[in-house]
Amino acid sequence: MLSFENRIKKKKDFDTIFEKGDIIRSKDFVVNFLEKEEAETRFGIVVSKKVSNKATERNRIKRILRNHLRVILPRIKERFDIVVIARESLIKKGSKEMAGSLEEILLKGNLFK
RNA sequence: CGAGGGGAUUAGGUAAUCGCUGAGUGUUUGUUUUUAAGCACUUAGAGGAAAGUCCGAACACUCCCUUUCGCUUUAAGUGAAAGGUCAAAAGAUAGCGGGUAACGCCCGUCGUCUCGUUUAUGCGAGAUAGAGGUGCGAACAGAGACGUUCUGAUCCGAAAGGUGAAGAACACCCCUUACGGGGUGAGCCCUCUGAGUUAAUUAGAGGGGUGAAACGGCCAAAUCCUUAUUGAGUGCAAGAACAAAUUCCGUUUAAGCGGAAAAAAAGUGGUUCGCUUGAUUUUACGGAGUAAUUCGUAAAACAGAUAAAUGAUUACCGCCUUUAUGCUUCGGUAUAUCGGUACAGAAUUCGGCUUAUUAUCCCUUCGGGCU
RNA sequence: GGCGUCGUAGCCAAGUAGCAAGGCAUCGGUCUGCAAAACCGAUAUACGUGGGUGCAAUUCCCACCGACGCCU
Repeated sequence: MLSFENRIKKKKDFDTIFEKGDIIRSKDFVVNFLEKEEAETRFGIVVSKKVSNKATERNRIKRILRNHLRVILPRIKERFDIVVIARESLIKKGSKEMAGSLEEILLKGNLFK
């Protein structure tokens, strides 16, 4: 779990990121991100019912992604809000595959230091 | 051995590292204090279905009605509190009795059903209150066609009869060429007695009318309806409190600042409460009851998030399974190895129902094999 | 989380206790030099799934499955 300051919580924040931020896509993820003034990097995770109808499966994906983001966090550039949206292909993947795919897309977005 | 149904219990374990949410203690910083934020330590942290949201209740608000009290005023209106006896509206439920906070749930009990037999896990108010409906096409009489007749089609037969949910009141006997007529019984209704919980119902006895088109079968789970019972609706995103924004006022060129006038505006973003210990659950002993259930005593247990905690990684063990090898009393067993280890995630809280599903045991039905 | 609505052929869509309309699409024909349009004709595993009531269910009742909407 990410600590308190590193989460995006308000619907408003999500909306502004979707509206003004940049977007990158891969097979497994869609990532929206936006540069801002506060120093803390913040993450939001979205797993919709399109991915799976079962709450357990959606929660599993969210927990694994949270854990990987927590590990990656120190290497990410500061002053960014990042929203990670899961796509349907993730449902079949294990934890390690997800981690690889996640690193790949963040690299593509040039978000590492 | 295989498949199905019912019941009971169970829902993998240990260690290490990195994290999350709640509670408690300590400490640091800010603050007059309350307290807020950070850090450290301790401790707690999903289910039998948490699911579907199909019923029921608690709780909250709204409406209706009743009673009491107050105000204006004598005709009513209005406010508050308590309650759901009565009324309206809208549904819901349905053999009978019991359990429960309540239920459409549970227990007991009665009746009853499929080609036949046996049965429950299935079914259950009223068709003798009434309207209405009741099978391709056409027609006559008729109050009325599901029924009669005709015709074609996808009924058989000369008829009796069969078939069919229903063929026009069931069975037997007598008279008659036939139409038809008579008798006895069953069925239906009423009364009494025994059994049963003063029950549903059932056994027996007695009596009554009924021989029919002015009639009869089926349908209330197609529809209206009748009887009995039950106030209705919305749901914790209910609802309550505090309150940036905004509106208004003052000052001011404006920005901005201050205020809500003695008291008293509004309520969006948001914060707090509601919120988790309660008709609670489990165990033991004793009492009541056929049982569901219930009473008493003792002990133990119990998550509270809000873009939403209960996780990730690694190692080992357990269980199931594939393959190989060794041993074997041929039932198995040991080692290595591939794979698997279900269904599924609290969101106001409980009681049910339904559906999904792992392992073990017990009972039972059906099918096959052997003795 | 709570509440509600709807599933009929490849698509749209009516209907209701008694043989399930219609349109688009598809196929064939007429017309044309060829097409389009128009006209004529034809085809089908169509009532989401499973139980129940009933002589008979797409329709009534119950349970599942799927799609969509509202409350912030």
